[in-house]
Amino acid sequence: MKPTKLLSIAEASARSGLPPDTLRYYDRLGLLPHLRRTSGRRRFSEDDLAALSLVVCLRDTGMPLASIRDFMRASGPGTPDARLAILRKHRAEVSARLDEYRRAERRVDFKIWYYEEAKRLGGIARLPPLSALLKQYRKETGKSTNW
Amino acid sequence: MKPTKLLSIAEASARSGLPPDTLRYYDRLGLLPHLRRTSGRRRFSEDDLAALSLVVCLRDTGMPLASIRDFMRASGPGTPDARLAILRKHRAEVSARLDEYRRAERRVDFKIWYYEEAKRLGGIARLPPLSALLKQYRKETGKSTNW
DNA sequence: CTAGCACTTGGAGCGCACTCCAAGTCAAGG
DNA sequence: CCTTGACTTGGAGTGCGCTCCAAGTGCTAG
Repeated sequence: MKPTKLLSIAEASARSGLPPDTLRYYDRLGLLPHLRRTSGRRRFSEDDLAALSLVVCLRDTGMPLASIRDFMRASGPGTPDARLAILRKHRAEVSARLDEYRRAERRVDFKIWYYEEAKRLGGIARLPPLSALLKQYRKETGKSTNW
Repeated sequence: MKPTKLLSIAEASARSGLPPDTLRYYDRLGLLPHLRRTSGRRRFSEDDLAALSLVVCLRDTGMPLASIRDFMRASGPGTPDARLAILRKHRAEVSARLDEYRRAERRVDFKIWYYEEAKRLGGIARLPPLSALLKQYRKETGKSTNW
């Protein structure tokens, strides 16, 4: 098998887009349990970069670093049950947040339309009451909103 | 016109689900510019509760409190341009985050399937190489992933 | 061998969004 | 009038995720 080139922290930083300090921080927290060292220096393998990319994916979808640590540590040749449990829970949370975001998106869309309508009429004061606006919005745009 | 009942901070907390300290904090930051007081005590109108609900909507979709403050302050009978600009920018950010979340959802779905497959085969070590797994995943589930 | 540079560590500091506290004020019930 | 309790303020403290720093170590080119 290929000896798999190992990268310095600066190279890993360039490849991952994360600052070196953040990589060190993640290592300290235990987010990269398989990271190697040669005479004290961290050496990143391709597997480490793949793990890092998963860390970023979980982080950017709102998983706390402590939970990511638990997930990354629950590896090895043992049963994948621990990882499955964490992932299923996270999946549910991501779905919930997606729903919330979609609702917010609709609300923001209505608000934008609301202020555009105010501009057309020459001032917020000239807008009809909210109930009429909601009706008009639904009719004009075909969209619903949850005001 | 109706005198519109005004609520104490405890009542506003119950109605909004936000702790009183958070309401005071938001008021300090200027997120509720129209909030009244009688002899020092905050009095929340229905309009204030509606404003609060918008604050929560923006907050929960990732807008910093300082930007929410700018938005809530840019009110009055003047032009709605400032509010429109902030909303359009926020809308774009929410859309971007939605896309990112959807991608993460797909990736997590694949990871879940991956560990389920590992369980079926009796260990991660027995899994075929990633390229074969991706093919099989697409075939079995009809889903794509961005691994 | 030496200079320079990338790297190491432990720990301090920061920005955000709360969260809690002590000391004081006000209004309503008895 | 007095007590009780909900409210006020300014300020300190917390948790998270970085971000920066000083002091020290070790590869590498000259």
